[in-house]
Amino acid sequence: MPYHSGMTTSAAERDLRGAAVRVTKQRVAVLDAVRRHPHADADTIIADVRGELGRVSTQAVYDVLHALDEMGLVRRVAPAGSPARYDPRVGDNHHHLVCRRCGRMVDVDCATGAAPCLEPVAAQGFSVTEAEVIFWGYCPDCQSKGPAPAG
Amino acid sequence: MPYHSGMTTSAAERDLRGAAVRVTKQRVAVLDAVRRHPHADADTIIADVRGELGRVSTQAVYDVLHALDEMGLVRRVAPAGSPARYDPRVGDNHHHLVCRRCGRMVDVDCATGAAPCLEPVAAQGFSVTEAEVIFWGYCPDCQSKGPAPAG
DNA sequence: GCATAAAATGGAATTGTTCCAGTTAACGAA
DNA sequence: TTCGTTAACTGGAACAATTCCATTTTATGC
Ligand SMILES: [Mn+2]
Ligand SMILES: [Mn+2]
Ligand SMILES: [Zn+2]
Ligand SMILES: [Zn+2]
Repeated sequence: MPYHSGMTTSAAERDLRGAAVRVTKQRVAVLDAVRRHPHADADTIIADVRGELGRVSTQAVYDVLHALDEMGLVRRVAPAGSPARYDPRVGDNHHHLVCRRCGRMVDVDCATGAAPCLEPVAAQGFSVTEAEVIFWGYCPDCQSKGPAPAG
Repeated sequence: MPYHSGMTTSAAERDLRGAAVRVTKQRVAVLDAVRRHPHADADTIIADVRGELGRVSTQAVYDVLHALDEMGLVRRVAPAGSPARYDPRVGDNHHHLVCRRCGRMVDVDCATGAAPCLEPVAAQGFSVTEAEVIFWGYCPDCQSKGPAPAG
């Protein structure tokens, strides 16, 4: 049975068709999950997708996340000390603010807009395509609590 | 036999004593290795230290690297998709240029000097302590070769 | 409806790192 | 200089996140 057997066409599904790739229920569910949980890690996405579809392999979710990243529908962000996060906001070149205590990640707009938004002082012969900026600090909730990592 | 049994006092040893921690041959060797191989990963450091001392446990090297990081004698840098690198250049807040193909990492001076060297456009209540900037691109050697990852 | 290639599955394997319980050794005190 | 304390090291197992692989399923074009 092909995926599209009658139900309404979702935004995720339209975006996948727009990318000219096969539309599977796993892909639709993963893309929806990323959009529902911005900056979530793979475990969160897997749990959400299983809640939606029932049995789905871990590998399928990883494959889909990679595919979506490559087709530009999600953006993989990997802050130090954390599993990769998946960001539904694509097409601009915004940056991130990450809490050292709880790991919360929020968007920070880029002042310049286009990548790379910064020029290295001396590029040493490198051709630079991107400036990845992560601001580290403490989120509002964690400023009151001690600086210990989240349990 | 205590570590310091007659040989000349190295810079690494002096720096460790300055940090008021026990001076062990493993710590001296790891700090020397990081200084000899800037931005090397743990495997490289482990190999170098074993060449220097003979049998040393993997765990000891990881422990030492953490300790050195905490005491501010080395800086741990973790670019996406690569094991952590260890940087002997500390005390300033420089940034890095990383090659997408071969992983080479070189220093980029920070224009402003002090951390955080950038202000997020809107901090959303976060207290920001650091702006980590990684410039991604292709190193001089890799610009000629194809964009495939190093094998 | 059928063929085909792309995608999903299940399970094992890898990588980088950490945990743990027991042993060793650095160093301050005697 | 020896001794006791405790930090540091060892070996080995465990772990988390991710990837590899062979097989099966399924979306899509004809
Ligand atoms: Mn984002
Ligand atoms: Mn550096
Ligand atoms: Zn927080
Ligand atoms: Zn390169």
